Amino acid sequence: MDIPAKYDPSLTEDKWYAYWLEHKIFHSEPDEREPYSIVIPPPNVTGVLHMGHMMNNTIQDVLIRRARMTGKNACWVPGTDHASIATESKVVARLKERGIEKSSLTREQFLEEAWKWKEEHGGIILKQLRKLGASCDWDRTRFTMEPALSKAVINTFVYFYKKGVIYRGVRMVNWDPVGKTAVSDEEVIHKETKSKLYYLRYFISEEGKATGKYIVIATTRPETIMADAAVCINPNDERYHWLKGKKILIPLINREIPIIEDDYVTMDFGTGCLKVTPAHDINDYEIGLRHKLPVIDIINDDGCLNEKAQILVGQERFEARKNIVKMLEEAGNLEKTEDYISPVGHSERTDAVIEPKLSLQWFLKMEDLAKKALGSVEDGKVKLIPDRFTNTYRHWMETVRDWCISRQLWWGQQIPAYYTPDGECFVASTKEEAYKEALEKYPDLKIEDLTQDEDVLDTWFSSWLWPISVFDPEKPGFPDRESNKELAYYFPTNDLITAPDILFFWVARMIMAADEFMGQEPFSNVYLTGIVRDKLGRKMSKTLGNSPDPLVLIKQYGADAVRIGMLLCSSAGNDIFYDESQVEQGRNFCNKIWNAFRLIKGWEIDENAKPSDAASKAMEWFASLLSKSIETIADHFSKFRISDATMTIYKLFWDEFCAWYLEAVKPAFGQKIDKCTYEISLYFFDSLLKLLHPFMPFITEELWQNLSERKDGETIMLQPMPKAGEINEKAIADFEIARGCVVNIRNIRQSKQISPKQAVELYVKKPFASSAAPLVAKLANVSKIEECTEFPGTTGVNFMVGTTEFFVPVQVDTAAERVKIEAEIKRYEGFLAGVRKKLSNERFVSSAPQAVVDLERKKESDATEKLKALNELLQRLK
RNA sequence: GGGAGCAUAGCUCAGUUGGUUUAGAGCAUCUGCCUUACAAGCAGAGGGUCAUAGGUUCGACUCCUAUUGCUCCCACCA
Repeated sequence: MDIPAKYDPSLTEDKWYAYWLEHKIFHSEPDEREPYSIVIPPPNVTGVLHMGHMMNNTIQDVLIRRARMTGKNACWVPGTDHASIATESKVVARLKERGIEKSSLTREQFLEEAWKWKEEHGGIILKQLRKLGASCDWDRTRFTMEPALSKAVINTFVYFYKKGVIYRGVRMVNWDPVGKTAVSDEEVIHKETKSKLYYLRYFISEEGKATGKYIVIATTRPETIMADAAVCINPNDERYHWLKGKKILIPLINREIPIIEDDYVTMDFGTGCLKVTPAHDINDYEIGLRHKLPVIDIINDDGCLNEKAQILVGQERFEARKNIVKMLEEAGNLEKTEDYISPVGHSERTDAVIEPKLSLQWFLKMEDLAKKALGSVEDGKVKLIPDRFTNTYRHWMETVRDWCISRQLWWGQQIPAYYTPDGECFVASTKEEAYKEALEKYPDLKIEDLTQDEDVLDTWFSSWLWPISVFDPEKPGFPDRESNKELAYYFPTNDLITAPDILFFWVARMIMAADEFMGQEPFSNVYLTGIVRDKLGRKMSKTLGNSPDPLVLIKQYGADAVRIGMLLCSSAGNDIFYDESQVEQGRNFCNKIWNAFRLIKGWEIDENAKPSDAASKAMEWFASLLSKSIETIADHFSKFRISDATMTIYKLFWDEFCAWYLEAVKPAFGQKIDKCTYEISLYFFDSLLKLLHPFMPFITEELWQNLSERKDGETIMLQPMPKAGEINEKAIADFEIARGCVVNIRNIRQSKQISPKQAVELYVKKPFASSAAPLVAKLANVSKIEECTEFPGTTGVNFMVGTTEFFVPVQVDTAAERVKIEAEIKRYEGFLAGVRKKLSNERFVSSAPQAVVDLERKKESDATEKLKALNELLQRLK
């Protein structure tokens, strides 16, 4: 045999992936079989593979490969997301490196640059997925900004607009001054930030002149005082009653503003006086609306102060804050400062401090959509796994606000709203259609007079159509099951595997879109993976530099090892603490499989020999254990307990198949193996490979191909998953007894001492006389075993190794044993009383399901028997 | 501030409507072994008052109450 003792993934992985591609194994199209489809959560087109993707896509691949092997028509749609903000900011940064400002380019020039970037970097992440072994149907690769999908987005916008749920309005939005765009509420992350609370003196005005009297107002944002529109007090605050009707001067610029009263102000925070700055604070804006205050916007899109501020014009907001504090201090307006920790909103994409800003944006009304989407989850039509996310989901759906869908960017689907010169808006899928509509009202209008809205749509406004649009390039935005076979067959998809942080951004909205356009849920199960963290519990991120490069890992350990490493430690919804030792474990497992194969392949066959007793016993046992494990694995999968399923097969292969089965059947050194045992062993190995395949596709293909002669194009990927056969519980129980014995004998041989506990076990199990004896002899490497007939204390265990006879005297502390047994008897008596009480309860017997009652009956009889046995044992000890 | 969840071995987690296990697994640790498939291995071993305090029960890791600590979500008091 010249198979190396170490498995080398670099010799197999690329080879088999190319083989699968060549034979179009991933390809899917509708047929008579039951469909099983997954759409990939499209990664950012400019992204690179990180550990989160690895996790996520490994699970998807496991599910899709398993589905393929259980006879389903498996379809995994890959693709990428155009990711407006993320991509645009990358392109802007790259231009800047070349000394080009975005503002110096036209929209067309910029988009050209962006597409160039996309062509260069767009495919990287998908290529990386192949390294992982992802069995996506690459022919179906989609991009959220490709023509058909963009068209779907535009049509969807027009659809909702005509329906009256899209509107345009001036609202306070979350402004990202770095990305220079509005972001949705969900894209704002609040972080506890150290800041200062500045106590400022505002002097009372009389006919526009400052008097000596002043009030003190606390603020964290002194740079916005120039935008103040009023000072607000609580109407019930007696301290400030004297202020009513008075006017106040804004420090430094001495503009006069009124005192107003509003319940919003809490009396015991700060000084009880609140400066109202409608343009720069969401709450102030609402107070402003109630009191009809003017809105003075002093901050530009880039976060710098403008002329309306009168002072510090052109300065960036944080710089302005520093400077104005100095000025206030010099002017005698600063009373004191206090350290203060407050939550400050940051942009998810650029990490810039969010500026609340008034602007004209497009919104989608969410109320009705959210209600239905909540229903889908509450009715169980969409199951969240783990289901504790249902609570958070509900909460979000009940408090959802209208969705700001416009973004002040260029990379994305431009909003199909067209304006006439006097500002009237026509919404239609194309400029021509909008023009046609506009002509009815403005017969003299020329098409050149129409200008399209500058903004693009939020990326999520395209990804919420993903599970529909990927199957429907024909009638984008107006899906039609009747005419579209693909959509009719693969939609709705089965499972969605994604991270919980986009449950609302994406998952909820996909449910809404699918309900609206398909009248159906887009998937039945949403498996939420955890966030991959490092050993210290930090989220893996590029900026922290704590994320290993998955491709380097794959190169070092092999894709199968990385997959196993991830799967073993990932239970749904729990964060994953990544540690390289997990991948090492995966690699070691690969090697174990490899060496088991080496052993089996190395056997020489004796055509005439019959299986030994030990081998027969082992085969009987393993056949049952295999069936049992197949059932267990199926059960784990049905509950999305992927890591349990992984562990089940891991232990089955390593702890049972290698450690016990192979040891039991393996011929002595230099001996041949009988044909029957050989073939059955081969069959077991083949079954195990198939069970392992979804988890570790490459090594299983390699070994399966080498297990017997295969034709070109054959692959383990398309083999039927082994089905559970009959389970012989007695064979399993017998083997367990033998195993217990072997362990005991090994212990005796190692220590020449036996503990009372072990002696009792040996005695009670009485295995040596049973049919398991040959097995025990084989596995314990013992040639003769004698039953120990007397209770320990007087005798010992007798066995032979080779020709040497061993006798191990056993001493048992009978008094201690008695105490133990008595305690156990007491426990059983209590237990039995409880069970009997339950069974005598009429209500329990009549209302509980039959299976539960039967279980109780079984418990009763089992316990009765056990009690009897224990009592007998106690008698013998006396 | 409101809501949800978690707390089990050094680490990561199981524990299936309270019982048949003296609370399990994997990894890590320790002790022996280079035994002809595998040292990326084999054979063993140690390690937990199941966060704390009460309660219900014949019996609680499991149910109830309170406390402590952590996580997440929502809201944001200037």
